[in-house]
Amino acid sequence: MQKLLRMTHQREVILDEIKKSTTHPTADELYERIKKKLPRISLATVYRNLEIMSESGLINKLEISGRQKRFDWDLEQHDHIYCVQCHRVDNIDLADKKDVTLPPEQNRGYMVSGCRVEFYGICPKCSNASIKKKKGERKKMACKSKCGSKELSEKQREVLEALAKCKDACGSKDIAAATSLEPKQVSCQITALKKKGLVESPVRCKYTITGDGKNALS
Amino acid sequence: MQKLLRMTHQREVILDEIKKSTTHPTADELYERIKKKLPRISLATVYRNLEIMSESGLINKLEISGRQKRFDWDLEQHDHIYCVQCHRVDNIDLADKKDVTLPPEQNRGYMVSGCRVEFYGICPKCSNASIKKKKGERKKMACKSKCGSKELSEKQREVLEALAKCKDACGSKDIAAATSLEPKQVSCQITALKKKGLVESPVRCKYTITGDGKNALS
DNA sequence: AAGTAGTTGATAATTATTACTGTGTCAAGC
DNA sequence: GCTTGACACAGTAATAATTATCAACTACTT
Ligand SMILES: [Mn+2]
Ligand SMILES: [Mn+2]
Ligand SMILES: [Zn+2]
Ligand SMILES: [Zn+2]
Repeated sequence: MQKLLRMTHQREVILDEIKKSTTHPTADELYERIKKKLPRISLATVYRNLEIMSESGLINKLEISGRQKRFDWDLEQHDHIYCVQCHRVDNIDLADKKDVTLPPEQNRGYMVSGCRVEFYGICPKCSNASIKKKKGERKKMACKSKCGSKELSEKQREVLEALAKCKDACGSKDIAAATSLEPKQVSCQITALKKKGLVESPVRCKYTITGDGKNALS
Repeated sequence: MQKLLRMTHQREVILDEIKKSTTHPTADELYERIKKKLPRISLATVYRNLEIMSESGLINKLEISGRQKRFDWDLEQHDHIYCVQCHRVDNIDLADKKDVTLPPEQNRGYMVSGCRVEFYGICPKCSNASIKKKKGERKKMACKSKCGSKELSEKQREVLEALAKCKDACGSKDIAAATSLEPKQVSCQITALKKKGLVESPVRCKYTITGDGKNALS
């Protein structure tokens, strides 16, 4: 009744791609890279195998801040630092990690099985970027105004222009990267543009500009 | 143009409920408790205000393992331990926390703004429970077999019986707690039961047994 | 060769959270 | 007292990441 794993070609490629990476990739980052080698692979296969491989100890699934799980080929005990802005994750080596132990009177009756240390801050790339981005001193309330009006808001135009430059459908993350907007704002703008018929969504979470959209820009 | 916060009744009740709690509740745990005082409050209001209040420093939003965000009224710097089985979170006090500093040559160019220490393990409640639960030594692969067949699988019967005992609609978490099954498996069983017409879902994510369901049990 | 258990791609479903919409409340300013 | 405008609300739709289901396929074991 023992469940034995087969090393399928898909699994091999996935494992290979993780081992090659230095960035603690997410499932969909891996999917994007793997698609180039196996164009017919399904995102579900990537998720499925990441789960299976981390359960059987071939790779490590990280518990880390942020919504998405990240994966690590390095099975040695080590800790991480992550960027609160772009969610990038890097390795760190804590010399005095063994000092971080829980005094027994503090353990609340838990059977302690481990400890994670996570530093956070702004990565070099983001701290450079933020210097030229600080114009405007944006109020936090994102995307309330103009969402319903007929004409394009500044942000909507920005998103639409970025979309016009893409050859194929792209996700809100790609657009966020191409503009100075945050993903949250981007998807909100896209919704508004979709309603106006200026963009459309060929598949879930991917968007393209429509003919009307191109006209609206000119 | 300064955004000023109003202390509405809803906000007061939410804040009150957090301050009363010792368990680092999630948004929907709070919602469930608050509904008893304000039956007409919307889940969106709870989320909105938790976000607003944590942004303005009235409460703390925790970055912690697990899918759901948790909230803490305690604004003092402290760390947490969490149960990998039931996701309970408790406070801990680390005597030598200040020793955990990142050597400057290790910071990878980050502007470090903080550090989180998180212990994990099995909480007392779960380690007691697991003693009597170990019969069967369950293989992990959850819910492959029997999902489509006409008769009830052992797990389906278990879930259905738990549902029969509930007066009102309840979520998969409640059922997981009442049975020896994991939430993942529960929701899978429920889907199968729904397909057979033995349970129904009056609202999203809440389930009740149907007449047919009761008959199937006897 | 046949049977069986593992695997895949496609797609639907789930979960936690956030956005939108129309309506409501309230404190100035007239 | 009436208007205005910002903040809030309930209800609901939409989003994003992940997980489940299913029919077809593939590799092993006998
Ligand atoms: Mn690492
Ligand atoms: Mn705490
Ligand atoms: Zn960064
Ligand atoms: Zn527990």
